[in-house]
Amino acid sequence: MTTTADGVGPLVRRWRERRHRSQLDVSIAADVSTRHLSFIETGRSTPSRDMIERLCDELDVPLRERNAFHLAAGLAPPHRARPLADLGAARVAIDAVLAGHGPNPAVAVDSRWDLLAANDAMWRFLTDIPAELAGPPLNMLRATMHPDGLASLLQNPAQWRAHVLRRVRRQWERTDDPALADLLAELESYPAPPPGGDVETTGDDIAVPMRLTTEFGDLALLYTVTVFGSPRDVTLDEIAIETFFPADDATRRILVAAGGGA
Amino acid sequence: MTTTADGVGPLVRRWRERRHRSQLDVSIAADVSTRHLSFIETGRSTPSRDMIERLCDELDVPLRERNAFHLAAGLAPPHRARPLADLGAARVAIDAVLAGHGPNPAVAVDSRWDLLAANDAMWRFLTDIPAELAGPPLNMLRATMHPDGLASLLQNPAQWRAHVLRRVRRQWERTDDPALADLLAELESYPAPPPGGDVETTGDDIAVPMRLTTEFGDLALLYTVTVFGSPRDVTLDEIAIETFFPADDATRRILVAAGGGA
DNA sequence: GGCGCCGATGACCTCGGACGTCATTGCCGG
DNA sequence: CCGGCAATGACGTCCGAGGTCATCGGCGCC
Repeated sequence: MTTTADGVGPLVRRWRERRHRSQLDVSIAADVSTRHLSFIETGRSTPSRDMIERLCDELDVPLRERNAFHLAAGLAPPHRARPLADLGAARVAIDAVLAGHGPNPAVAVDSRWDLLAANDAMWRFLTDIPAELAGPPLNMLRATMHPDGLASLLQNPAQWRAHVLRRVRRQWERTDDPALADLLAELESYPAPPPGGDVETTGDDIAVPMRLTTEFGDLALLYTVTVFGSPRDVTLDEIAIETFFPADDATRRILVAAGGGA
Repeated sequence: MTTTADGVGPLVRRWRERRHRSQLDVSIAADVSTRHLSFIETGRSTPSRDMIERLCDELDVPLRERNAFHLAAGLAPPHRARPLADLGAARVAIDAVLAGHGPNPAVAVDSRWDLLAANDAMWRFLTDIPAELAGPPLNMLRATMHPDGLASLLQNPAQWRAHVLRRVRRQWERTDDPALADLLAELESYPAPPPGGDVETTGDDIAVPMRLTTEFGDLALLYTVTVFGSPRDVTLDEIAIETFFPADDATRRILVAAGGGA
């Protein structure tokens, strides 16, 4: 049901046996009845948080491993204070990653899509942004959706708009951030593009096509947003990396050429 | 963590008010006493799993948000085990993103670091993996840490090992996945490299240096793991993208050359 | 001011589950 | 056959989720 296959019982048993202790022994030391210990190990009873800690103390279970006990017992892990990497230290890494994205444009944004950093390739696009949109902070969504921004260069504005609005709305629902409510209202107030045939519905919001007319030529890009971390274990949950990948070889060549010329 | 610091009460209240419902209204619909709803919202009482689900149902809380409710109530998040296989819809997007990573090697892995997809640049490295490590599934961590795998080519094996073990351990603590426990034990059983002076402690695990001796020359890479989604809103939480960025121009040139030659 | 709606709260009840005590049973190695 | 060990049945305690009924104070509205 809620947790992994076997519950907390086998976990307790494993550690007890690893310590070569009998149920009687442990139960006396941890001030538990042998019966209850037996029930816990066989899964007929689920230990409370307090009981888990007492048993783990007695069995010398290292702190890091205790999370598994709580999870297996259906309880939220208590040692949850994992310090998020602080922005200062991450700054170097982020710049390196942005630079590493090579000739592909990439930016780092915060949870409101305000720009934190961008690589050279991206700056080539951003210099065209009119001053009133350039911030700081420069808001990536405003920059791409405002009529004076990149919106006029978009060949699939309807799709872009739909995707951006959906994304902001979800973020707002989740964070309840009033700043996002304002941003959402503002973005919605922009003139909606005619719902042209540009809606290549991809369904998933993982990679969104972005076709752009630029001084370098027409670009077919793929826009993605990612955050640092493994599945279910986000390391830095305040910064996202937005990357524009080339979707075809022509675009790739253009980006490489533009990058080489800089 | 993604939830707010205060308990589940404010969460319930926020969603109820967002839906413009009164306590009386919701309590009738969810078959709860108004008193108890009030207690829950003010934090004087903690809702059970069942109660959380009933309230979330009534308030139309999207599935992905409900984990926050459980966590805030001190309960382990219910593993809504999504079948890994059905990444079909995302498959196209993932392949496109991997290809877009250009001459930089990149792979998609699941939460156990089993390989799901890789781009051409990555395959050039993976073809050297001996058959017994090549799976399927090909486990990226095993492939890089096994003595017969890439480990022998690493110039900073100690740092790599430390990082990988830390990462797996954290993932395991978080998911309590027995497969990860096995993987962890296996990886730890590999001979530890001498703790040479290769430990460029970066502290954060955002971007890890990886220096590699290959047939193409010595590579200075930067290894990062990301998942799709905005800050605090991970869209695909079972798949991670691992990318190896060039950390210097020499490496960049080598990768471009190797990519062009293919 | 009065009237409703809404939310908070006190008194009191039920019920299920964590956990206790006592006693019994069955397994296994010496 | 015996002693250590684990499982379990019967029965009790305690606590917290959650219910019912009633009350009260704040607030918008006629």
